[in-house]
Amino acid sequence: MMSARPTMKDVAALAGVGLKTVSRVVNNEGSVSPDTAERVHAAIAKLGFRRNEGARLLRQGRTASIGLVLEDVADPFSSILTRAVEEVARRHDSLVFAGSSDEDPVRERELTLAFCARRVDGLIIVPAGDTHRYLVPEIMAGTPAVFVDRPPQDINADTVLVDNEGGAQTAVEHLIAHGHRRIAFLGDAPSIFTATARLAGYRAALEAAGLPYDESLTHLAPPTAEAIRHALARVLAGQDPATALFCGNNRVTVQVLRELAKRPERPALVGFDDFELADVLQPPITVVAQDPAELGRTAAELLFERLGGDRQGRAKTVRLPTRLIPRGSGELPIARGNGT
Amino acid sequence: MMSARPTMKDVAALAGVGLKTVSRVVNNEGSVSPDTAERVHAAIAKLGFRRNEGARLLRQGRTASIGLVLEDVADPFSSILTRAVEEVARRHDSLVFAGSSDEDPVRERELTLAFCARRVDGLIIVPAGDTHRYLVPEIMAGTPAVFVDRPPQDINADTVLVDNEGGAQTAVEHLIAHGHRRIAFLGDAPSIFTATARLAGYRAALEAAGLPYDESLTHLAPPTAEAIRHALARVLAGQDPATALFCGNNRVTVQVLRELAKRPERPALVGFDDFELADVLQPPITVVAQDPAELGRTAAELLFERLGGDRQGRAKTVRLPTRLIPRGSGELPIARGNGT
DNA sequence: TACCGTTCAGACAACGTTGTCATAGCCGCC
DNA sequence: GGCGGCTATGACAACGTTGTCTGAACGGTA
Repeated sequence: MMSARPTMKDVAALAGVGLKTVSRVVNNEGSVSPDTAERVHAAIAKLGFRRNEGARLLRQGRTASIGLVLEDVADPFSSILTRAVEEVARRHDSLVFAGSSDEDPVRERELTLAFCARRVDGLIIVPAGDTHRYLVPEIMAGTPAVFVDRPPQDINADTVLVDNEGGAQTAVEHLIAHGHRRIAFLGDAPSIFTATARLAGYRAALEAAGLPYDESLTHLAPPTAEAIRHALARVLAGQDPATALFCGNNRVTVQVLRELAKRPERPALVGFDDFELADVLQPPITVVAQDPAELGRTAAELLFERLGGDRQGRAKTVRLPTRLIPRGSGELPIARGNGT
Repeated sequence: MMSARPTMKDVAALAGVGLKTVSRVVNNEGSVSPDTAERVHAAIAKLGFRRNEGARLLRQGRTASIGLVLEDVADPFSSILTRAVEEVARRHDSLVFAGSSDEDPVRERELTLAFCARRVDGLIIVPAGDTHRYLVPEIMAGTPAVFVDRPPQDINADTVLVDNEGGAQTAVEHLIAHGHRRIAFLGDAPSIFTATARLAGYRAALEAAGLPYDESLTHLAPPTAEAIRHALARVLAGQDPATALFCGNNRVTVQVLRELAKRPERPALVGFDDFELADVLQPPITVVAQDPAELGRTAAELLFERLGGDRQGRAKTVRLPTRLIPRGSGELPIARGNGT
């Protein structure tokens, strides 16, 4: 029994009614007599008919789906964000296409345009690229885009950001308040917007406390095990080593903890981004938490607002706050005689 | 400039050619003279034309997309699996619709049927429901499904599982080899396939070692903080407390570690599922690792194999191995005088 | 010149749905 | 009885593509 998928035509034939009547029943349009509707329902059930959304949406000009371009679907930050977007989309009867750019501008562009070719109703993008001019025709054509976590380049669009400077500043101030004067900043690659924004917050905190900015205490690079090992060796060694570390994101923090486990020093540490098990480690890790779910939710709501209402209004930028969660690692005093 | 989206017709008009010629150029069908093609390309570029995949796919009967139903997109297990699926899909020029069932059969069904209504080419499902008969018409209609991590109920379909029994048995044997005789099993809700499969492995290991199965040392329930707290209090107390714990999954392990941090006992511990930072904890956590990426990859490849070839062949079941990673927590000897 | 094959191009139907319009039947009212 | 208005229904075009078919123009060959 290799039955092909039944269409409305098949249903109509079986029920002995016109095609349009089936459509009316399926869409609950009313103005169908009860017993006709009954016959149609029976035929639908018998054939296992399910309306072809593709055809419907072609006719209607919208697809009830949105595209989500992330750095890496598997990353906790991204997956929590995805979940929140999905939630909002569901409330609007939309599905979500998600894809990973891997921080590669070319891939970001490909993915985004693939979504546009599928005529998604809108886009949510965690941008990796250095230009988004390629989106101009799409936006003009009526596919709004909302940027998350990082601002778009070269174009104007709704954006949801985190207060990176403020959060970083809070983190560093916290360390300063616990007596630290030599605080290292270990961040991600400087090409990443949040990395440099957090560096700025770090510097602002130092400056506000009258502490010098020592470039030898900063490290901005992709957080590979090796890069972090070298960076740690550098900032924890020498005449006047760092007594505290500020880690620029999740993945940096994790690598740092991994390396730190192999070393004798126990510097104070504050990380940007919360992560699972931060509370279980010894000592528990103090973090400046952002709320990826809130980021996703806000972005999705902004998008559906655009879709529902004025599509040409001025672009909005929302900046979400961060929250310091003291757990222990950031409250460690200066440890003397730790090093070699 | 509120330009609507250009269609092939617009391109054809601008280039002064027929509609079909544009189609030919876009699809690289050949048999278009070079300078006509040139004119068409120019028109395409000028208008910013992008082919409407929805229309194309309606015509062709396939959608170049697959549906992925997970427990929770935000869970690391799911997100790593998603990523692997995405990777394979990309190689087949497909996009991935992903959605979370939240372990709710109704939601699983809704989501799956929503994907079917979109006429995804195939489905990959981490099932939550207790029956999948609702899928029969869809599969008959030519939408193959592959089940992951748990087998389907009531129907026959390709399935990718992990060797849960074997993995659990290995974990418990490892604890036994380190001298433990009182080993507790803390698992997820018994309605979850993997939970009972792992319980079976736990029992098999006990039996093989000639140890009695003591029901008071097992706990199967959703791993809320409270449930785990109570369970731990129970198995670690009394005359003959557990000296070792076997945790049935990731989330159980994490909750257990969280509770354990508040208690004096330091039982040996092996977890099913690896997780980030397991190596950084004190002591580092011994686990039986499964490979979610491999699960996803295998499932996706199975699906595309079906899509490409014989859609009616016998359902295959693949069972992936697990790997014991000793890190410390599973090698702890029996600790005496720990408890109250 | 007549014929054939090849190359390029367009007209037209089809995919499965929905929007627009027309029509048939019926009721009630002047 | 004629008319307006209502309800239930279906015919038909349209959404934006692609597959099929047909035809025009051209070159080569007998």
